[in-house]
Amino acid sequence: MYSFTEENYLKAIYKLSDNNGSGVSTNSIAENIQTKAASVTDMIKKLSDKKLLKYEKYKGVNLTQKGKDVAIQTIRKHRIWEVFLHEKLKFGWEEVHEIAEQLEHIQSELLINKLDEFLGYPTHDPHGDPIPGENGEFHNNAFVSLDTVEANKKVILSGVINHSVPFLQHLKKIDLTLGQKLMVIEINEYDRSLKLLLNGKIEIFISNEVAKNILVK
Amino acid sequence: MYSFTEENYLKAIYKLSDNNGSGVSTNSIAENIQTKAASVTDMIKKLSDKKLLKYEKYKGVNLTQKGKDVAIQTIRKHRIWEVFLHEKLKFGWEEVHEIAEQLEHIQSELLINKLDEFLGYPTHDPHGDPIPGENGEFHNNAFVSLDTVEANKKVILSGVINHSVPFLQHLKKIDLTLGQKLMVIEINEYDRSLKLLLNGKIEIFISNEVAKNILVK
DNA sequence: ATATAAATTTAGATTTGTCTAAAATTAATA
DNA sequence: TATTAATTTTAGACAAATCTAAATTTATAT
Repeated sequence: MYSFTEENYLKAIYKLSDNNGSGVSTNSIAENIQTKAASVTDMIKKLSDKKLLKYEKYKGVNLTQKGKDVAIQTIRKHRIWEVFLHEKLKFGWEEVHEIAEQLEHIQSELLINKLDEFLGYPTHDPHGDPIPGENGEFHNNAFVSLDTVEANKKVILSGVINHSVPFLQHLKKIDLTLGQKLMVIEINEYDRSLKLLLNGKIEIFISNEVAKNILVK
Repeated sequence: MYSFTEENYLKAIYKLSDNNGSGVSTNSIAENIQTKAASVTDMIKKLSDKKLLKYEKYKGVNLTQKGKDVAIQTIRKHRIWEVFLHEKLKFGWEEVHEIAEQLEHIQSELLINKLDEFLGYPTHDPHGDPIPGENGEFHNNAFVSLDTVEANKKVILSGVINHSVPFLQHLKKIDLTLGQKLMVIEINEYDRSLKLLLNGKIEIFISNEVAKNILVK
């Protein structure tokens, strides 16, 4: 239906949309998608012709409902594939994104729905991001970042804000993976670094920078 | 490494190679790949430049070892994905080919090897075609077509020659699927149609045309 | 408010893969 | 063998997606 490239543009624009009314800028799309502004302008015109977004020269773009639908379905496919790669094929959470970038473009409604069923209808991907339903509905997370959690409260690591490979590798190395039970047992006033207790057993220290990028519930 | 299209050409040429020395013709490739002869000539030149095949004007083409390797790896990926779709996602054997045509182009050695492991290193796809190993080795089948089997000999349905969707649907409808135990209990001299016994219980009739396209061991 | 900077768009070119129509080559046939 | 038929290749064009460089518009700053 839509090309590989079109889907990537729509996904990028969807993610860059703050819903604050203002259009997504050409440059931000170019940066996100690793291409040049001139290429973005060309593609925007094409997507506008196809009624996937609204475009006013020099004013940026906004997805139409149709455009949002395509973006959300692509995100759904991406995240379901990530679950498969992680749960079934035992890829690390830092490895799944790249492969899912390819798999998300496989065209078959039936395939993704059968895969979803096979995986037991997962609600979140290996980074804690919610998986939209077949009709595009997002059940929102209500996770909080670890740096806002008070001391001595038991929480579960439920997601990350920073999705970069080095960050994910780091967390994995210090046993901070999705589902990990933990408690903040000390907050250093000076730099807001934290001492954590994992599984009620092991103590580790993390910087505020790391804590800010961890989501818990 | 190689594009979607390049892989499809190499796969087509590989399948059209009879190993009788003569080159694969432009027209046969065009027909196989659903394109025009002129397009084939263009692509052939490109693949020749990349040392994936040997090309002499008006004489057809032959894959180099490098070209064969790419073709075989693509076939390997295709067939492993077919097993996944059939075994894990419960797609019918008539449905798996089309989706595997897309999945076979996903680029990741690790992915296919992990998928292979996840599936328990299958040796055949859902149509009974052998799955080449990681190093491209083919263990050959030694299946025979059902129309050559003598009466009262127990055999197992192990593959098909005709891979068309209608044929596969027909077989499925009359309970002839991979692994089915059967015995030829009557061969009609007139039209060489057969009476079969399935699982030692049910009797069915099939035409010689159908029997010729079924492989057993 | 005007000059400069930043962002965006246009114009023209390129790459990949495709096509049609015409030319060239090979094969088939009388 | 000469002629027709079939196959294959070339030439030129096209669509998708990209790029560079130049032109235009919007934003920023003195």
